[in-house]
Amino acid sequence: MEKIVTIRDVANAAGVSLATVSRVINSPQSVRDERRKQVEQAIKDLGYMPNQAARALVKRHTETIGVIVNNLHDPFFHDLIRGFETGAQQTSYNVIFCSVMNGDVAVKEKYIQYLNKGMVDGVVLYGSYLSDKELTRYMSYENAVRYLLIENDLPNLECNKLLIDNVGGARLATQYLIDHGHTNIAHICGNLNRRVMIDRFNGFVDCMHSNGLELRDGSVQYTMAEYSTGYNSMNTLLQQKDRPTAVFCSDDAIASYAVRAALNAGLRVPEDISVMGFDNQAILPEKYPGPEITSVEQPLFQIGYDSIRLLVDQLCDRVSFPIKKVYGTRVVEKQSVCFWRP
Amino acid sequence: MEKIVTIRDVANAAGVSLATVSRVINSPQSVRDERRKQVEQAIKDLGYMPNQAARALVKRHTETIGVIVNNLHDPFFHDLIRGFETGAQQTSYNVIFCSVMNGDVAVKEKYIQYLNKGMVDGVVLYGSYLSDKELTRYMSYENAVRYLLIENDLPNLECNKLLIDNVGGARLATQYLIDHGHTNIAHICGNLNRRVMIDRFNGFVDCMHSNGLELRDGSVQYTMAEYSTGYNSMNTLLQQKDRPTAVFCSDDAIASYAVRAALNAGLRVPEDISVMGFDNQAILPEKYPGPEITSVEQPLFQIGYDSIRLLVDQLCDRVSFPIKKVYGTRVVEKQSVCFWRP
DNA sequence: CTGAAAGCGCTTACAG
DNA sequence: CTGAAAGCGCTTACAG
Repeated sequence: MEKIVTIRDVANAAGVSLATVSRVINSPQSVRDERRKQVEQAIKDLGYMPNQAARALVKRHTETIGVIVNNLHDPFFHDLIRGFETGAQQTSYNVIFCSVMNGDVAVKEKYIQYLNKGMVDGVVLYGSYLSDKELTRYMSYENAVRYLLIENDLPNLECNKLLIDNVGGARLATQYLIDHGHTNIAHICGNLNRRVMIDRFNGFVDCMHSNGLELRDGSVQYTMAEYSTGYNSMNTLLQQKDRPTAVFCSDDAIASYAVRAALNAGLRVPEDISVMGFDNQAILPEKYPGPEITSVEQPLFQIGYDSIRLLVDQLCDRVSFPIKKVYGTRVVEKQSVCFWRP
Repeated sequence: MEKIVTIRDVANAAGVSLATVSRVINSPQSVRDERRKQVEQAIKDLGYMPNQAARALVKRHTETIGVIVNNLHDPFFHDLIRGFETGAQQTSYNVIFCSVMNGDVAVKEKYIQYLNKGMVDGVVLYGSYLSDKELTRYMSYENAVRYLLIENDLPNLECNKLLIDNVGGARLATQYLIDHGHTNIAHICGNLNRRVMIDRFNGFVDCMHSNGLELRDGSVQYTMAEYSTGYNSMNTLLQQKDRPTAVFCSDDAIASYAVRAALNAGLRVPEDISVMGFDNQAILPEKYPGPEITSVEQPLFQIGYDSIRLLVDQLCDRVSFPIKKVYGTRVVEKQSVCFWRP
């Protein structure tokens, strides 16, 4: 009952050879009109569709790109995904998305293995988890499939990379706080196993120092995997004798929890304490009750869009060397930071 | 330079036949220990990974499920996608997502064709666009790949379907308004080419009638593709002589625009006019400025989760007939509806 | 312009 | 337990 119609059935129905059927599908102009029409009719009558697996096997490419992302449902990805989709819309390549819940390396590897052999011609991988280092053996230019890494600058890896200037962005944020009269500034740093977090930390420190500001004891707090621990970090900061007047957080999700903590401690944000984030994320976790968070924006839409375009260009051989591109950031002023008036 | 290592290379390196290599991959216990280890070593040394396309071609299945959705970036899908991901996490099947921007039928068909032949064993398709009817020829039980439709009850199609009770949900919403003392209730209805919208309309009318309430002239307004036209629909309602005291909207996105219109007209929501939505969508478009919208919740997470599980069950032959399941809804009380006091 | 044939990389009865 | 061989459905030189 599961009748699978193959190219052979079409050939028989149309009274031609397999080769001819294949030609009307792949280069119609090379088949004489009359025969072509016969074959097209047979294809329609039988509802024939070429088997992708067989095709991929002989053609050595599939005209599809895979995108791997940590949690597809994470609102953080909203603009990035819109970028991927828009890029996809403008090529004839198929784009398929794979979601790796919580970034589990084993699952990520499973998907890479799945995609890497015969399923796609290229993959874009988002994220800068340290654990991704395990996966670099798939990504070399020796491999038949082209990789493009977003937000991940693994050293010694010759691979396409789209990065944002996290150090610069963190400097921008810190300078913004300093320009608003703050000198006692703390930092809540995210998961130390993600390169971005380290970079933002460095940008913060760097900017403080170049402004001649010293970091006080305990003025850098760490959260690990869970951004909601930003809540505890903020509480720790608030209990300090000389509590900071401003806090720069690694990302908006952490910042949103820092604000909650301040609010719950009876402080006003930003009047009593300013909080700054990073990412300019449109959607914050769990009904965020505070003021809109002043943040640093990264061009996620553009990055998503470019990643598909660049990969397609490479696959079409219009570009044959690895690309590395660093995107700038900018401060987006909202309501969580104000001038410090002692 | 693009050395592709095949099963043959492994066989040579290990000094065994192709068949033996294949066996250590597919049924290791059937190969004697010593040989198995040789082969495993060779696989590791050469970094061999089986080609999925070749494998799919002979095995006739790929252990993967495709999910097709209209706009992956749409916050509406947040919970649904979380459900898919969670379901995926619990099976060994690969799950890949395809996004069809704006639901373009041609693109949707392209993806279905792509998936349908050789790429996946099953596909779940979300959405109740009338235009999807074109695609039913792929979905019959005669086809080798199993389909599961969410929110789409195409008649005469024997296919797995997961539906929500839109009629019942709309009745619930309308009754909720009536229970709050409203009698002059209007309805703003969404895109008439989506079945859900028609169903919600019917639930509204039905509930009004069974409460002995007559629909007034012009009390049903229509928006088409763009939910932002809910803004105009609301304005039309407000200009009526005997303007409604409550408005039930087909979905929250529309409701959010209706609220904007009321607010801009100088009315208070809900004191001057109550607005009710549908979907209980966590994230509203474009910085929604109004009160939280009282709505009807559908169990999207559960539906996403169940869809993957059910499809996997079918593919494992644990279930061999089409499934149809209807999910209930419930009213979620928020701030956009209050008692009517003339 | 068209067909016969080889081959893509794998799996799986079939013998042994 | 192991190998030789056929075959999955397609594409593409190679002849004609």
